[in-house]
Parts: sequence; structure tokens; C-alpha cells
Amino acid sequence: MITLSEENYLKAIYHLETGEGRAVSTNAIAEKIESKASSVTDMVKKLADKDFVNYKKYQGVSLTKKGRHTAINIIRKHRLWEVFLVDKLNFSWDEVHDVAEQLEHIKSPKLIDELDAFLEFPTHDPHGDPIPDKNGVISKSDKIKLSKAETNTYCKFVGVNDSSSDFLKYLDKHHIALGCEIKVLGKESFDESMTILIEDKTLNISKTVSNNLFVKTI
Amino acid sequence: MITLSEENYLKAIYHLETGEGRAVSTNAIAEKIESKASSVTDMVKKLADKDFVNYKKYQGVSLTKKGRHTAINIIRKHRLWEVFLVDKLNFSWDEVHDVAEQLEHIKSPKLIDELDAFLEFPTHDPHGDPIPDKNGVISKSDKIKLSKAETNTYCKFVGVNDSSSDFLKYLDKHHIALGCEIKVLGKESFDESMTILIEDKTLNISKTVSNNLFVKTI
DNA sequence: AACAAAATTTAGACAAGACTAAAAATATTT
DNA sequence: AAATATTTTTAGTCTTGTCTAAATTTTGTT
Repeated sequence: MITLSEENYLKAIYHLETGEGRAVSTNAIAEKIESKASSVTDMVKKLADKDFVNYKKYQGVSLTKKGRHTAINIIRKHRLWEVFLVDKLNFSWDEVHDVAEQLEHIKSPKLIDELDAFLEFPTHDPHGDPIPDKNGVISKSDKIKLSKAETNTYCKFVGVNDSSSDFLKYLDKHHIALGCEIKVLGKESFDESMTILIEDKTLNISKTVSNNLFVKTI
Repeated sequence: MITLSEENYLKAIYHLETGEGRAVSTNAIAEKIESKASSVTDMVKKLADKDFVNYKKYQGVSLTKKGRHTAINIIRKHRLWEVFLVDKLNFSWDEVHDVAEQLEHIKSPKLIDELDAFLEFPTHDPHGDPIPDKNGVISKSDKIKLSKAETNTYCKFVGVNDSSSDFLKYLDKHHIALGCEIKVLGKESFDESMTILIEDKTLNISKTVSNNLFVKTI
């Protein structure tokens, strides 16, 4: 049996591991999980005992196959619940995270598969992140950061990097919604801000914003 | 903030309190929650500190207004989730309990009201139990135990007393479903078994069964 | 009313998960 | 390569929720 706390650690380690190539540091986990490094050391030992992670003192942590599988399953649940909340219960994309953090820990062999079917097997959550399938396979995507797109190219907005409520509300305010078409009109070299055409309006966005929008060129 | 454990205690106390008229005993709570009396004493003190229950040493426990309100809200969540599982996710009525026990603890101001609306404001759960409304009001019903029904009366099956998986499967096997019409054909005085007509078939049921079926006379 | 039985509470212990402060190992700088 | 800074681990403590065993109160019986 896996505890709620253990699940949260695995999820954090998974996200850190896929960001960075190498073994995840104690400090990085502590920051992500908003705890202290000493607490992480304790928990990581427990996870290693249960064969969820590989751990050598002072050398960082990596997920085992079992650990990765478990983490992906939690992420699958999280994202499916997000789709449910938005599609069926009128939540907006900036409201779903905290509730999904709770729902992702519900344990039922049947529940998630039925939910998946009920939602008609969605492939992406409301923020554009891919939903792992039953076997833990995650579809790769050729999305890039908008900040990397060339001037005068057309692209489609397919996901966010930062899914904080504040950022999502900023996007709503400017009518930037998943699926929108964007034309890159130009970039300023001094502050790396960018001018884009979206929904027939020109808009100037900061580097921070363009770095947190994923697009596909079309 | 209320913990998961505290919520489970409140729910247990609520169910025991509405069964019996008087204050709930430590032992009764321990049995319901499958723990030990000493653990109950500890927890009950904490609940009293937080003004969820009234408690005097050796004198049993009763819910305060705040405690009852909290308990009813948990029961509302439990029953709404049960409806969701049965109506939308193809769970059968004997499969929902364990999952609903987990889902009832999800905290979100918005989630339950939206779920309620999504389910079109159901009044009863899949076992025939009433769903408290937003304000904690529970519809009273004139249901009686089938064992109390007179010979030769007609009635409608509206709820179960025992909602254990085994009992529910027994009912499924004999095609006894919520809403069925039942005619009481006779009772044996020596073992209090009962012969009924249901779905055009006669069936002999034990006292245990007739005691766990709620009906309304029609 | 006194005694036995049952129920309840207290005292002390334990596991999980977190923390602080101090020690140890690794990284970085000069 | 030594000195310093940073990171990580250890040691010891705390809280929550549970337990067992012993003590206490209440209840039931003669």
C-alpha cells in the first residue's frame, strides 16, 4: 500500500526528472513539495526500501520502473479529473488544479477507466498536457515554446508551461485560449518581448509569457 | 481545518445518534469505526475542543449543531458521489461504497454543488437513502421495514437498511430492484420468514431480509 | 447496599511524517 | 590543494492517530 505522502513525492520526482536529465537532488524535491531537505531524505529512504526509487547517499534520486509507472498513473488520474471538472462541471482551467490534486489520490481499480470512457478518452487536459494511457504511454508532441517561434510564422496555441491560476487568468483576459491561431509579428531584442496577432488583434507579450506558451507551427 | 479521521468520527457518531435516541457510547463508536475505545476517547476530546461534539466523561457523546452540519455535509457528498458512480460510470449498487468513502472527503466549495447540478439534483442515492440538500435538510420519508408490512398489502421497495455488498448481490440475484412492487402473501410465525410476490414470482425471504428492506405501502 | 461485571478513561508506547540544529560530505573558489 | 560555501544527512523532537494494559467509573445483580 502506498500513502498519500509517498504519492506526492513520486509525482514531484517524476516532474523534476523529466525536466532535468540527471538524478534529482534532495533540495529540488524539498522546494517542489514545500518541505525541508531533511524530510525529503527520510522519505526517499522509505521510497527506496519500497523499490520506488534508486537512492545513494549524497547522489540524488531517480525513479525505478515501478516508481515511474506509479507516478505516471497519478498524473493520468490528475489530468482525467481536470478534464471532468472543466468539461462536465463548469470549472474554468484556472480552478481545477487544487481539486485535481485531491482527486488524483482516489484509489479504485474501476473508477479511472470508467471515467476515461465517460469522457470519451481525452488525449489532453485543459492546459494542453497529454494524458497518459492505461499503460502509461504518453504521446510525444512537437510543441515548442512560442518564444522560439520565428517572426512571420503562423502557429497554434496548444499548451501552457506555467499553469498557475494567475497566468491562466491573464490568458483569459486577453482571450488567449487553447487552439487559437497566432501569428508572430516581431520580437524586440532588448527585452525579448514579442508582438503577436491573435484573434485579429495585435498584442505585445513579455518574454515570461512567450516562454510559458506552447505552440505548434502550422 | 478538519482532518480525514475527524470526519470519519463525525459520520459514525451521526449514524449512531440517529439510530439511537440518547448519547452515543464510546464502545459503539469504536465498533463502528473498527478501532479501540481508548482511541475513541482521545478523538472525542479533540472533537469536543473543536466544538463538534458535546462530551462529558463517562456520559457519552452527542453532536453539536456544528458537528451535525458537518456530518450531514459528508453524507451529502457520499451519496451524491454514489449516484455519479452508478448513473454515469456504470458501477453497480454493491460496488460504490468503498469509492464513495474516499470521495466524500474531497474538499471543494464548488465541486459538490456542480456535481449535484450535473446529476440533476437527485433526491436519493442508489440504495434509496435520501440526499441532504445544500442546507443539510434531509427529506423525511414514510418508509417502513418490509417485516412490518401486513399480509395482503401491496408496497413498493424504496430502500435498503443493510447496504453490504453481499446483501445487495442477494437482491440482484432475485431481481429485487429499487422501485419494484411487492405483495405480502404471508408470514410464518415460527421463524418470521415471509412469502412475497415480486415481479410475478413468489419468493420466500427470511426475517433478516425483510428487516433490511424498506418499503412504502401503496 | 455491597460486590461483580462491563464500560470508559488514563498512562505510556509506537509509527508516520514533518521539523530544527548540528554534523558530514560534496562543490566551488581562491 | 586548501579554504570556504553549499548540499545532504543525522540526531533528536513534535504532532496525529493509533494501540495495550492498568486504573477508574458506572451499571447490574444478588
